[in-house]
Amino acid sequence: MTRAVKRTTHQGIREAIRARIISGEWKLGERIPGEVALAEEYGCSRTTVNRALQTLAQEGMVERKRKGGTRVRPLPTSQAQFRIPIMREQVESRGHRYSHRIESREVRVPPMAIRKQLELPDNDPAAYVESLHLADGKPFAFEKRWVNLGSVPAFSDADLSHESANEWLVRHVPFSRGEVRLSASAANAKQARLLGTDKGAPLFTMHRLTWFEERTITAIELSFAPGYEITFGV
Amino acid sequence: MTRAVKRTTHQGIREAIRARIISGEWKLGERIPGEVALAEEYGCSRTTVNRALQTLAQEGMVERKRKGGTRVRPLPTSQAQFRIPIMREQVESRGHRYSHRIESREVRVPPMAIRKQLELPDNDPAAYVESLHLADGKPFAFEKRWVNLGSVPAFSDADLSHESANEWLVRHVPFSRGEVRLSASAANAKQARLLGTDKGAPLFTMHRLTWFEERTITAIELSFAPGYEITFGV
DNA sequence: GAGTGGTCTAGACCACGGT
DNA sequence: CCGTGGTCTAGACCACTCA
Repeated sequence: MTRAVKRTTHQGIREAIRARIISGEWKLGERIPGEVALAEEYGCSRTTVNRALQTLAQEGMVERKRKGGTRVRPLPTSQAQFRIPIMREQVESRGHRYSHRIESREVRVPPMAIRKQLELPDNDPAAYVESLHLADGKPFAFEKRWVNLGSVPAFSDADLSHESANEWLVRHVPFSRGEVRLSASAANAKQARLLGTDKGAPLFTMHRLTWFEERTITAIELSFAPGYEITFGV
Repeated sequence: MTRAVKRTTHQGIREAIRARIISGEWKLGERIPGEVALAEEYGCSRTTVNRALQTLAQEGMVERKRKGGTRVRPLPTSQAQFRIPIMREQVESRGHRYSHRIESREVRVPPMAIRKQLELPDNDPAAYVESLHLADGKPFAFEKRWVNLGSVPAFSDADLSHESANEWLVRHVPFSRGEVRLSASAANAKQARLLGTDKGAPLFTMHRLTWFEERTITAIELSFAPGYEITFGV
């Protein structure tokens, strides 16, 4: 049984207002009463109403403008929190045993596209790691990773036998920001062999590029074994 | 030039604390000073510090527990706001002209998997629409949609000549929640023909299932033409 | 110019959860 | 138990933006 939320908490008021919007009492694009009016109606302080409305605005249910008041969004925008998948967590949360295996590791000059992404001076080498993420020993995802040694020189000596390249980097460069691209691509020969599928099979693919304070850190391509899905609520 | 944020606003304090975490002053998993201490340090009220920390918690940078205090997240969780793509917006924001075309429309009993998703009583028919989303007249995405007529009977008479099924539904059932799955799949013959690619080509695919107040509304499969990517910052 | 949201404050009480 | 975060309040001033 769900515990009812008190009427005069910011959560209670938020849900009450949400219900009134959903019920159609205030229609799409329509202006709803001001904070002062709502505070009086609900018998609470304006601060509390403000918090409720700010949350609804963040969720995309209403739009707020000074002087313009608060309006129901004309076209509701669905949005969701998307958590970047961490391999180990992902596998273990499904009740499987996680492991990973380095397929190859070297230092060399990356192809043009990667040099550009990593903003590498020409002919500067970078670390390259190919690895396989496994669930209960079965291939789960294939990872190609380039690491900018200009930004993270210590990566050359990283011991990747017990933690993945990602885990090592997270410990050494914890707060990086990044850009993510999701796409579908056809398995090449190597991917097909390592992921146990056929050449040309459709693979869900994620590219990531991360920075720490204006310096590029690493560029990753993750190809997931067939059947992989990302799921989230909206 | 970016306007500096005042030191005693919740934004300013949030960024100050973020900087101290990034700088390594407080390490991963470490407990940071309490709200009262920070309020004193920054010369503001506890309320303001509270708001700054709540925001950082929401972003996933810190974890907060009563009595336990506030800690830097042991493993930083990257997360992003992901906006559900609206076809028209998506196409028009790239400077193309959006159009769409109904390929087929009928009412019939859906296959088992869809009946289950839509929680349809056996043998109840549903509306089925196949349509193509175009950018500058070129195929962009192929949509297969089932609509639960038990929940939205008016859909039978919907005029889809000027708006897409999605746009019609958004106007009539604006505040639905949903579940999204992203995957990669191989183009079948029809998809290949309509999207102008080859059979077996990898297609980025999005499945959506939406509800309004415990009633299922619609189940959608969107297959994007090759080359399509979703991009977002983290 | 004036109305509306954005934010800060100081104080208060509550609820959770480690010790 | 009792320290910490969670929240509410009443009042105040500010900043944007519409008319």
